[in-house]
Amino acid sequence: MQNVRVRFAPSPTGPLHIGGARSALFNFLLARRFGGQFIVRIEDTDLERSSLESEKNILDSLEWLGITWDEGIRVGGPHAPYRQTERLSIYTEAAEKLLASGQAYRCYCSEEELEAQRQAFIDKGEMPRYAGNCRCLSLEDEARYQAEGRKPVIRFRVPDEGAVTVDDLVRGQVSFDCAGIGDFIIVKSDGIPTYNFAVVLDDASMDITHVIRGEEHLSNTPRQLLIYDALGISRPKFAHVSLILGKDRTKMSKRHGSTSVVAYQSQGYLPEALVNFLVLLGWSPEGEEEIFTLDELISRFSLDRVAKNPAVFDSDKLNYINGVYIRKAEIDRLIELALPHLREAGYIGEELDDQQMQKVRWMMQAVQEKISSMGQVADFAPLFFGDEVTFESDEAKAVLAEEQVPVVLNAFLQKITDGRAIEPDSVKALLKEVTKETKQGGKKVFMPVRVALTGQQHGPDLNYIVTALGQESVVARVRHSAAQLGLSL
RNA sequence: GGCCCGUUGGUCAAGCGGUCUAAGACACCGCCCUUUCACGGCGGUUACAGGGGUUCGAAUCCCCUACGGGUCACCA
Repeated sequence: MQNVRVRFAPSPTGPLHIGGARSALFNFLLARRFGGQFIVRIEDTDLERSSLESEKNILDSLEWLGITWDEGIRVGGPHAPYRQTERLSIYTEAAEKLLASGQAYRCYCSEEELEAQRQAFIDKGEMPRYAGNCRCLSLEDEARYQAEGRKPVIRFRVPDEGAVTVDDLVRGQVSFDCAGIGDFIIVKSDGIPTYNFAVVLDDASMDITHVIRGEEHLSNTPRQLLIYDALGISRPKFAHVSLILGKDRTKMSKRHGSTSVVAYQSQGYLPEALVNFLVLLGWSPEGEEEIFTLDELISRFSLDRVAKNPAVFDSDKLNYINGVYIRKAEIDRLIELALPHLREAGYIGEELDDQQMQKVRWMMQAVQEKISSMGQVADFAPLFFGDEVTFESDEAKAVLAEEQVPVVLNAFLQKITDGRAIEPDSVKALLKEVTKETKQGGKKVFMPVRVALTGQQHGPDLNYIVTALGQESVVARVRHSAAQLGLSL
């Protein structure tokens, strides 16, 4: 493949959306795969809604995901500036060119007039579109309007006949009839270009070779193509990726749960897991393996394995993939990620002493293989913090009513307080001694101890629970359980 | 509503006219492993939207219908 230059060009009107993240990812992967450049540019021509705060959020999220760029905002590059509002002269110049050649014209219609026209079309049962009032204004007309103080917009003159064909890398050839495209605005009355105009100029001036973006842009593409042709600029290649849908098969929105990358970040998803999950939405690898690091994805990614049909966001699978990465993760990293969740749930404070830190470490080792997102650590926390036990069911209580229980628990209590070091291995040995001395089968020992300690019949490895709890809490918990059930030890 | 895109199991998806009595993954169910659960291993249930063509042969090509989505802004 020739040199590849791709870009991600978000508008900073909100946090980075899951769909945007996938578009960025696809662009990034293609660039890396073919040794090209990935550019990040900011499309902030919507003055009302754009904010620096959103811009920062988007950029931070990209970095968090591990998606890095070669040129653009924050890093600079040969085509700076990378914020559209800082590139206004480029658009003005091109608009003048189009005006001069008659391929664009000034339109003085007010928003109210436009709205009235729209309504008129609707009333007549016709499709609303621009009526073309200002298509052939005389110099006198223009002068008169200007005298009235009207601020014109600039519209692109769309040919009355003919068709525009988009040659799409994922969809093939898609044709649009010019008749269905009204003369659209390329420069707003405040002199700011519209999206359809600015993208073209920026993609052209930044030598973008492939435009990979969401399918919602497909029907905009003919307009952009018209501009490329009018300006005599060569077209890049296009690839429109289908949308990500919510569970009910409509466009993913708030009501389907979290849609922003930061939301997943704060819920305790790992960036590599989110990347892995996202890439599988719309792209499929060649073999049967589905778990890939970014580097592995780079060596495998290709546009011809991108699917045409929309994909439903399946959080079950995200959780599964996140679980895979959690199990692979270093324990220290997991601890760092768990801390905020434990703080938020009130189990720990801002500062941790060594003992608390060690406790969290044991706890994380115990739950690492049981959780699929860091948010779940808080669910397990009651097993590790505090000296009280709540029974999950009558069935659990019944376990402690068995006849061997007093003997078992006494033996356990006696050994745990005999001064030995408490760590997973020694606890394991200790429990074994208890089974031996009380001549009980394993289950008769492990179950009561587990229930007395946690109130539950299932849970993380007992050796780690005992270690994390420490001698004092272990004793306190066993006594608390016994007291609740009237057991005398 | 016009235009555009799409439709393989509950979900993601492979499949590019014969090797499809249709791969793999998630979820679900069962068994094994484990003196719990989870992890892991093994096995199982479940799909070519419907109807017409084209062809010796169609999940794969064409048309229609249905359904879903996108887009028709001085938003991107």
